[in-house]
Amino acid sequence: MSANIYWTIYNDYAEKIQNGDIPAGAKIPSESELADSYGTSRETVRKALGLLSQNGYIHKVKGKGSFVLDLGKMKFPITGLISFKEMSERLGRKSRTLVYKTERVPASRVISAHLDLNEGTTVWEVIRSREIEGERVILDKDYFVPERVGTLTPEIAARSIYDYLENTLNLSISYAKKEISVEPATPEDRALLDLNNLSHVVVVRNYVYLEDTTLFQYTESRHRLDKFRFVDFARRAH
Amino acid sequence: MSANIYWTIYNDYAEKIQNGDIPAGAKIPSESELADSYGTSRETVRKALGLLSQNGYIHKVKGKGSFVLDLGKMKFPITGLISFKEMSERLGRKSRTLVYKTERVPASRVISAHLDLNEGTTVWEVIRSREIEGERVILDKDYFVPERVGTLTPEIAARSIYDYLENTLNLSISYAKKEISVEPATPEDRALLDLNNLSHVVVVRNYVYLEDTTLFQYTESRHRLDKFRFVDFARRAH
DNA sequence: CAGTGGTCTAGACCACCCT
DNA sequence: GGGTGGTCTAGACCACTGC
Repeated sequence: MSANIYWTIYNDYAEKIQNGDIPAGAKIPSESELADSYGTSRETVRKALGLLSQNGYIHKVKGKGSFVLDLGKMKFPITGLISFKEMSERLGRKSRTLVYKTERVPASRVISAHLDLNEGTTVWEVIRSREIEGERVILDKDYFVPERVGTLTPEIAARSIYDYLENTLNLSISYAKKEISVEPATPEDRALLDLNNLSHVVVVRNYVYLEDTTLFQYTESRHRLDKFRFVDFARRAH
Repeated sequence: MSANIYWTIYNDYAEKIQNGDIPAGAKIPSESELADSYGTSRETVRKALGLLSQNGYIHKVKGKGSFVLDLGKMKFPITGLISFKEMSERLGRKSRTLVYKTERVPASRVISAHLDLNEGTTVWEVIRSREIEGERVILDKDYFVPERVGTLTPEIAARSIYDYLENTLNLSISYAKKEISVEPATPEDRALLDLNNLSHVVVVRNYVYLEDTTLFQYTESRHRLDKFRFVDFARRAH
């Protein structure tokens, strides 16, 4: 996005690796070579390579060089704050969003606790299900602090709320906490999802914070058991 | 671990935050102040603060400063390559490990595929269940490439295999990929876990790589649905 | 305006690897 | 010994927030 040099280098190589232009196991140019070829300093190159390493694109070995990993392919993310729309587009699957509710409602005890508000405070409630290849397999229940989001409409909810928040309202999402657990299906789950008699659902609770560290969204994503998948890449602490 | 300056700063503040010595919302000293007080340069301080930020301890705001987040408490990890033993100790729960099997066996078709070996190659198979507060809720099935691990014994398996690998064999684990899904319980799950009639288990497949990028361990961690929990902290891409 | 974090530079020394 | 990545320095300029 920015005109940062390290960001340019990062994207150049992330793309080359994802496209397979540089095969898994291959060595990328040394830090000094990259510094020369991009006309920058080694520390700046190192910033880019650090990002590539963190995100599972490369692996750096002292004394030898940096090598391409073969994990770049299935970067299947619930990880990393990616939206349903981005995800289904990336996978090229036929998908559809069904909007059940887009309303301002008083927060229930549970919801107000999740959003750290007083019970009864007005919040936006958006309830949608996600249909993939003809089956409703995800139920998304979103709650927003109303001062931040202005007015939501079913049309916005059907497209991408994140698009609207980031590009129209210029809110900048900063970080989020996710909790994954498995819980018994509720009557609502049975009504709005095609559960096929499965007794439980995977629940992903997502707390989204803005740049000023205020919590402004709580989302409960309820997945049919057999359609849930989560991939995580982790480097050893040190 | 190392005598690195940035590592020292990171640990100092990670500890202060975890202990509550610096409360959530408080501002930590500016980068220049930290550089002075640690007798180092600003870039080195920035490296430490970058780590604190990534791990959810602080949040940096341009023009204002760095502020403590309140997520440091329940850093409940399957995230980050932490072992069962470390985890249960951290939580102070009564737990026990039951070792069912510690043997060299020819790899099945499935296992050889996971470890990228030829079918029938000899691998170490370790099967253990984890009992927490009297119930067996996790079934761990580990497979190791034998050239790397030498000899495993039930005694080692009962303590911590990672301890043995890292401190005795001096293998250095580098990175890992995890996949989480939910699958029907197998007869083995029913035999070795206290499933309470639950029909499915959460399966965490873990692929562990060494510094030289070779895959050397595949682990299948099978959790009872109601005892599974996963927490993830993520910063927005940019 | 002074103070903050974000980016970048042009060096330096070290530890490690390979030949 | 020459090449590599890991750490660190002492500056610089910018963009942003606050007063």
